[in-house]
Amino acid sequence: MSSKAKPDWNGCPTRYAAGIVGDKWCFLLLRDVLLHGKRTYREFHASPEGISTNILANRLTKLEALGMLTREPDPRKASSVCYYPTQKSKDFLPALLSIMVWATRYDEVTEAPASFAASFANDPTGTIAWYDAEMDRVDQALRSS
Amino acid sequence: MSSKAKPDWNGCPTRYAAGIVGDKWCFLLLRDVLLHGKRTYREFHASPEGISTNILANRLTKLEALGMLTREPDPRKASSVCYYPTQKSKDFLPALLSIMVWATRYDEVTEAPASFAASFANDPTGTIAWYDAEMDRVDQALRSS
DNA sequence: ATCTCCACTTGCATTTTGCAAGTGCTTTGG
DNA sequence: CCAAAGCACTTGCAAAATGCAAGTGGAGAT
Repeated sequence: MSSKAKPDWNGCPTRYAAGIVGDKWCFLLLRDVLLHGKRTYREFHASPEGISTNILANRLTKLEALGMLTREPDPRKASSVCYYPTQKSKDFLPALLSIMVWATRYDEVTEAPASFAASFANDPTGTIAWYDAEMDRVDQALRSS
Repeated sequence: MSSKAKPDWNGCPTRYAAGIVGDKWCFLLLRDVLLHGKRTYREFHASPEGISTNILANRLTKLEALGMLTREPDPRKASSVCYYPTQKSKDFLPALLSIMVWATRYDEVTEAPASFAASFANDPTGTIAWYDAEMDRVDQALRSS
C-alpha cells in the first residue's frame, strides 16, 4: 500500500460489522459456534455467561436472518434443533482469532495460554485451518448421525 | 498446532473482548480513533451514525477506564480535549482490519474497494504498519502543535 | 461585560434487557 | 396408552439502557 491517500471509506464495513458483532450476545454466540462447536439451543444456553432464553431466541433468529446460521432439525432427535454456521460465519473465524489474540494479551485474568497467541502469530493460516477442520468434523458427525 | 486437544479455554478472551468491542458504540469509536484519526469529542460526535452526546460521554469514559484511550487537553486550544489511542487500542488494529476484510466481503453495499481486502491479504503486516504510522503521524502533529 | 464555543449533564419518554413463569409439541417410561 | 419429562421457545413485568432535547459551567474571543 502506498502512503498516498488516506482512505475515507473505512467507516462503512466497520458499521456493517458493528451491526452484527457489535452486540455482546451475537458475538458470544459466534464464539460458541465457531470455536466450541456448540450447535443446539441447550448448548448455547449452557454457556457460562448465562444468556436468558428470550434473548437467546431473539439472537438466534437475528443471526439466521443475517445469514450467519442455518436452523435445521437435529438428526439425533427430530424434536430438537441444530444451528449450523454458514460460510459467512465460518469466514469470520480469522477475525475472531485476531480478536482473541488481542484479548489474551490484555485480559489480566485470561485462561488462554500464551502459546495460543504465539501459535496464531506463527502460523495463522494453519491455526484457522485447524479450527475450520474441527468445526467441519463436528457438523459432519452431527449430520450423519 | 497439533490436532490433539480441543482447547476449552477459548471462551474467556472472547468474553473479555465482548465486554469492550461487543458494544456498537465502543466499536465505532475505536474505528474513528484507529482508522479515521479522530481525536476530539466534536469529531466523534460528527460521525455519520449519530451517537447522542450522553452516550458518547459515557463511552469515552468507559474506554478511558478500560485503558483504551487517554484524555488530554488539546494543544491547539486549552479548553478543548483530545482522546488518544493507547498501545492497548493500537494493538487492536490487526483485529479491526480482519473484521473489515470480512465485512467488506459480505456487506452488499460496502463502500470499501475490493483492493482493500486484497491488500490486507497480500501484506497484512504492511497494511497494519501503514495505519499505525498514519495514526502516529496524526498524534505527533497534534501534540507538537 | 457579553457572547460563543465546547464538553459535557440532566430529564424524560421509549426501547431493550433480565428474570421467572408458562406454553405447546415431542419423546420416553411404565 | 397415558403420565411425566424434555425441548425450544413465548409471555409478562420490573429494571436498566438508550435517544432526544434542552440546559450547564467554564474558557476564549469581541
